[in-house]
Amino acid sequence: MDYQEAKYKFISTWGSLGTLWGINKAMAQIQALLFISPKALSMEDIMEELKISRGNTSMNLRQLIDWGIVTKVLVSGERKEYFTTEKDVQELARVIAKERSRREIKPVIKVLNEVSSIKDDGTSKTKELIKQTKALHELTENLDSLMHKMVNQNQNWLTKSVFKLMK
Amino acid sequence: MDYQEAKYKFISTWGSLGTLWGINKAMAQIQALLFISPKALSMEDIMEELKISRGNTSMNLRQLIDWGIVTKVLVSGERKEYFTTEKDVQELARVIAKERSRREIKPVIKVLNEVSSIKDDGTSKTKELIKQTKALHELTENLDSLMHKMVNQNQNWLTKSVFKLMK
DNA sequence: TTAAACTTTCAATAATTATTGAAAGTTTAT
DNA sequence: ATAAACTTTCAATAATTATTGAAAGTTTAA
Repeated sequence: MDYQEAKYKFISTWGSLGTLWGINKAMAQIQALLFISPKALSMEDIMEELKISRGNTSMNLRQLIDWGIVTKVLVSGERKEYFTTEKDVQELARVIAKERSRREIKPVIKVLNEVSSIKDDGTSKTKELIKQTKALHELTENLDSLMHKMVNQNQNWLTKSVFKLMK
Repeated sequence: MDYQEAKYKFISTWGSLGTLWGINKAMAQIQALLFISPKALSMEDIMEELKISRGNTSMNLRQLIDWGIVTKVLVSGERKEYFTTEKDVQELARVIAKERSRREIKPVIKVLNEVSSIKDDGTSKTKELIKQTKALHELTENLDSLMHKMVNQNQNWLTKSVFKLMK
């Protein structure tokens, strides 16, 4: 496998994995491209590499910036904007975890809490609803806090987490 | 909030969260409905409650069965099939984690391994590709194994994991 | 100022994904 | 064997989501 093939394979695989962390294909592919690029890229560069339109590139870059994963860099003497992504995988994971929690998990926890707090009218269906959503609420909150704990430990959270859990 | 409203809210919230664990809306909603139902439901029941077609119900039920989350139950004296879902949230989380790992994470790990193993031709772009995909490979493998460790400990994996990580 | 160089916006369109419903298939009771 | 009761399949269609591209907007240099 040569460089071009490897690059293509990585970008498309990472792109389709986008769903796993809740972003769309183009967004994931732009991030992937920046991630393996030794230097910052311009919008032109990205459009060309990924064969996507200017509009698409612009919109998805903005989203990546909103996520805090991509930053603009100013190249002196150049008018156009250049972009880089966070290069440290652990920091990347940390940012993604934080954002997903904020955007998706936290709102769900809120709903589960509301739903599981309805008045028990004594019927079996109400009892079941309360019981099950309570359990789900607890689980979701625990997983969310576990994730935060792992990720906020320090630079070596993963190694430490693996180690602790093996004991 | 009364029972009906709570039920509706739970089903639609859980349904839209489907993306988070990689399944579609109808599938997640069927699972949600079964999850809060005190007794097994027939296809008819599900169609009616969720206002979806017979075909859709059938297909998504099958997928849920494939995932190992839903099972057919035979009600004696009844001809039609009834369905229930796994009611224990921790077991549910365990099944989902295992399936997502198998279906999505493992294949990605494989690709990352291949891509990061290309021959270093000395150019900076090849070096960067190798370095970054290697880091990602390591991270992904670690997260995957961490997840398995947590989930395979025992019934109380979550509590234990939270506890261990607090130390 | 002005105009060139660049970026953003957004309505139109394309691509993808989910859903329907009716025909075909299966099972069970008689 | 037959037919009623039920489930599955899948081509057609609908709904959703992503993408384009050109016009509008912005910034900078002279």
